[in-house]
Amino acid sequence: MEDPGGATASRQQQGEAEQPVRSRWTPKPEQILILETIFNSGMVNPPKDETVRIRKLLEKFGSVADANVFYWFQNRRSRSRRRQRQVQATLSAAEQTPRGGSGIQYDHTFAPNSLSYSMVNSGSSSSSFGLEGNCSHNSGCGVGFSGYPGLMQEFEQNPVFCETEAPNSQIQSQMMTVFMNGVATEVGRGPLDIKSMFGGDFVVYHSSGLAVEMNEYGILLQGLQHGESYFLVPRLP
Amino acid sequence: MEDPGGATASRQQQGEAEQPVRSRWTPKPEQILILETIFNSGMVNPPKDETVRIRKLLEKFGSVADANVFYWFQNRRSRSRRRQRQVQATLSAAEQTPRGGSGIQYDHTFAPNSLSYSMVNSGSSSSSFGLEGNCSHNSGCGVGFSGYPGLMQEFEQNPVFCETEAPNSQIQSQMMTVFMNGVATEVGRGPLDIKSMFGGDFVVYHSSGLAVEMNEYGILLQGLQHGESYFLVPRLP
DNA sequence: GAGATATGAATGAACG
DNA sequence: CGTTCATTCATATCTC
Repeated sequence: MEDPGGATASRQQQGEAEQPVRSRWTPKPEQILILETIFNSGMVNPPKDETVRIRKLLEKFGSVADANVFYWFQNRRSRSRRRQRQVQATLSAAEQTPRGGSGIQYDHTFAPNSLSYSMVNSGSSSSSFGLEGNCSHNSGCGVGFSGYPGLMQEFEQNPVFCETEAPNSQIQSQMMTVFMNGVATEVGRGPLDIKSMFGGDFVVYHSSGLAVEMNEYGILLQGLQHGESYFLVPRLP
Repeated sequence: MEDPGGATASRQQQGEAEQPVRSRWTPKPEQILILETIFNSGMVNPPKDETVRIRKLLEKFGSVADANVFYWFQNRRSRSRRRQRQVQATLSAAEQTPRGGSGIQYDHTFAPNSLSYSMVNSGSSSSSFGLEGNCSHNSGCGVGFSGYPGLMQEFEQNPVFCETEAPNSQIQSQMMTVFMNGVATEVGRGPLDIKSMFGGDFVVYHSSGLAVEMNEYGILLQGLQHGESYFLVPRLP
């Protein structure tokens, strides 16, 4: 699947006045959450039929086309990959220059994921939208959230990411305490090898419900936040 | 023939300030026009020798490699086919939900072709580039535009596509007036079966010189624009 | 409201 | 040929 038509088709039926101008799809915070959750649950490249399923899901929160979903995943994959490369490069460069003058560049876009901002700004009206059960008002229904772990969670707490971003851009190697599934755990700052630490493939969620981005080797590249609560959820097979 | 070498080889020797290095070929508007015209004239999969011919044509407007031409046609075919499928799917889905809430998705990318934007932006300097006759300044000449109907046209008028896009995303079924080869003609909005209407295989050109995309059944999927002028040109045998 | 950033869309290149 | 990746274009959004 590559360049599905109907990309810019979705007309904004925003709650606001329809601008006559054609514009691109602007996903709602709820839609982004769903997409992020699916992506972080391991389905990074949904096949066509799954894309349709996802689109139908998203349509509960606003007009979307299959193509939008396709592009979203394509861009998400691409940019995630690029970020990882960038991190690796940065880390490598860091070794080359153990403690240079101008220091290492820490890209602020490496926040847990790009959702946090939207979540904060999204009007919290009708938060905790009751996902799951009620698809009573849809003909071609049957599109529950089943199959996407994490989608049933509530997301009412304020995300603590981003704004409390690492105050220092240097790579620190001290230890800090976080709560993993409720258990206080000492972890080092910086990239964490979740796969090795817990012996398996897991998705790491912050207590806000937002997944922490992880690379293909099961490593959390931007690390965790001291004192925060995280949850390990087995990754889809 | 699949992975012709020397694809990224063509370095731009643009007439303008040379950008540092651009890895991939960026076809000039004139080149796109030529390619689109050839494609829409029915030659959607040129054999190797024809590809070479085309490349020589394009080289009048900038550095190109055979591979670029090959890839262009391959992508063009692929994406054209995909768009058609998507349109069909959308139309089918529309029948399932005659008048739902969120309405049907109409893709603006189905404008006559993706050139319109480039054409507008392309400096009109030396427009109506004298195609055809003068191959006086080329050694391995003999590559006229003969054989590609529509390539001799002038293309100085402003394209009226895109910006005057269908203001409403719904499929309308009223009639409208267009000029076909100078003759005022009433046609319905929406897909037009050119083959049936005119009893033969034709390529439909907008007066700007841009061909209107047509599927393999001779149907214009995105319809025409009220009041505009179009020309029917017999398709290559 | 201009510049910087984030991200949806498009497309050349390439893979399987 | 269908699919995927890398890069680029265009625009929505945020920031100051």
